[in-house]
Amino acid sequence: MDRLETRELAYFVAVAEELHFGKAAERLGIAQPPLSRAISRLERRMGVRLLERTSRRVALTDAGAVFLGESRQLLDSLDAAVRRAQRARQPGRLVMAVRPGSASGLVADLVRSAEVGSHDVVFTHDRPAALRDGRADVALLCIGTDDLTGLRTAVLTEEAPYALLPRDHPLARRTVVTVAELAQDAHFDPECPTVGLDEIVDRVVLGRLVTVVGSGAVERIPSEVAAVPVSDLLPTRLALAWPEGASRPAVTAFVRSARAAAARRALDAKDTGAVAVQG
Amino acid sequence: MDRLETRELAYFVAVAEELHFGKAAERLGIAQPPLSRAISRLERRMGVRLLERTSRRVALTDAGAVFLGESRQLLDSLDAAVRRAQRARQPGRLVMAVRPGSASGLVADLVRSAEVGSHDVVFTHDRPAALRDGRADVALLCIGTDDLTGLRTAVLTEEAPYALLPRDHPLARRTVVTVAELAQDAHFDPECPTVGLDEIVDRVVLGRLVTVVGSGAVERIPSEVAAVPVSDLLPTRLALAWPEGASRPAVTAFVRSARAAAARRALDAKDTGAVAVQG
DNA sequence: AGGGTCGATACCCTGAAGGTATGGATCGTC
DNA sequence: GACGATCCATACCTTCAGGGTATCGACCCT
Repeated sequence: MDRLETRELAYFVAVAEELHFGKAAERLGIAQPPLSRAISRLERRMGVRLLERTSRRVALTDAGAVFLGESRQLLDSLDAAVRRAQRARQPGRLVMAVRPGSASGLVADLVRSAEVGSHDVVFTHDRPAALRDGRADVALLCIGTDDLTGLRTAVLTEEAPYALLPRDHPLARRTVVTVAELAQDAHFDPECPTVGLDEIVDRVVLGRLVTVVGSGAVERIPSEVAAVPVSDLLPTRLALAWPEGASRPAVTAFVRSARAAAARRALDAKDTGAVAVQG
Repeated sequence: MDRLETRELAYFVAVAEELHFGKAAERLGIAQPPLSRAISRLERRMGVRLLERTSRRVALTDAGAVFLGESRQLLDSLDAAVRRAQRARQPGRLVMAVRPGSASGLVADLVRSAEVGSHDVVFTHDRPAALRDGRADVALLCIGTDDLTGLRTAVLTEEAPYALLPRDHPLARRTVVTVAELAQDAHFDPECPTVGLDEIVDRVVLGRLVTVVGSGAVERIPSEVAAVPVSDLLPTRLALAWPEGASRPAVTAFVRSARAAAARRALDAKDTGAVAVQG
């Protein structure tokens, strides 16, 4: 059995998603008969029935469901591979993905301290995806909220959790709150939201949201929003992440220097007390 | 830019490994000119120079080195995807990879307790690879010694470390030893070896090896070999592992029942004291 | 029964992939 | 420094896999 071609994977994904040969063919920009043949040949070569089809119904078999997931992942990985190779043209240049609004002093420190060539920082909400699709080489993300599958991480720092509340909220003048107290509010959403900080702030100001952010974000909120330490939440662990099997020396060099920079920052913070948990 | 085909990846890998178009073409079973053209077209479509070539020398560019790693991984993943789909034909049937000689009561318990359909157990030394290439659905491996990249794990049990020594070894009659004491022996090899237990035993009997194994293996060694608890090593953590993104319900069901079985085992052991660390 | 829908089959055709011959650059050697 | 050897690139030809059109056959719904 010779090797499957990516075209065949793309064809199968289209049919598996549409569950309709005609629609899938249209989506692929080809006619229906060649698509039928391609799928048949694919099944024959794999030795597995992927789709159960009558003239009225197309359905995935168990094997087909598995292969659909695998195929999607493979096609994504292929695109990622190309992007990574394209960006590796400048071997020293790294791209770091950061959530908009989270570019605190930490990010500046990382960029400043890196010994490797030049850097770019892309701001995007879906940082794990940016790593997986090859748009970025490293990313700053939260352990526990972000999806870490396929990524390696190095914890850089911990951020104390702060509740964001409207100025006139009953809990706004407290020195410390608990999750249970916050949960009283109908607008409480404990998930580290995937939207930008600016949008979070807007929604809090309007009384539409009560949520928790890391201490790094506190210095960036306007006076209309109160930030109150949360006593019974574990600190958010901020980590530098990069794809497994990253073969670029610049990545490992950057990780090393980032660890050192984070350690220095932690020392400074202890000395001055500026970023202490108690605020 | 339309999508790269796996054939192009395979061609590139061949050239990148041989660093010689003629040799690579021979390996691929095609003539040299089509290979040259395929690589050129690949580079043109990607917009990146992958190989630096003169009539005397072929070398990888930085981008090429990155793309080589990515391509290898993609081709492996493709083969794995096909195998996984093929085996998913029997959705209930699971294949578990176990190291030869480590099929202690734990494995039997796992297989017995599983609620899902039928199971197979394959015995192989390279269990992580068996998971990655799709030969197995789950595997039993050691955290700390096996490579866990791309795998999810659930720790099932901890095994106390025992030193294996020839019967007539100076330390053989001790009730407990330390790593420092073992290290005196020129044949001491602390790495959890990747060979089978039978080979380990053979080498220990011949006085060619002193090593450490988990308590599960102790009941399987002959009387010519002494097993002495090691006091200053952390217990080996045995974990069930499976590939990230496994989309088969049978896998998650098996993991759940395995966790339960391991918990029951731990309780039994505590009651009877049979597998206690003190032996 | 008849029309509509949809996947499979039959048959044809185009173009991409592969083969052969050869060019052109570079290195080693006498 | 001319010559041969080596090796990648180019030119040109050939083949067949992949795609198109027409149509069949199965199935559902009035």
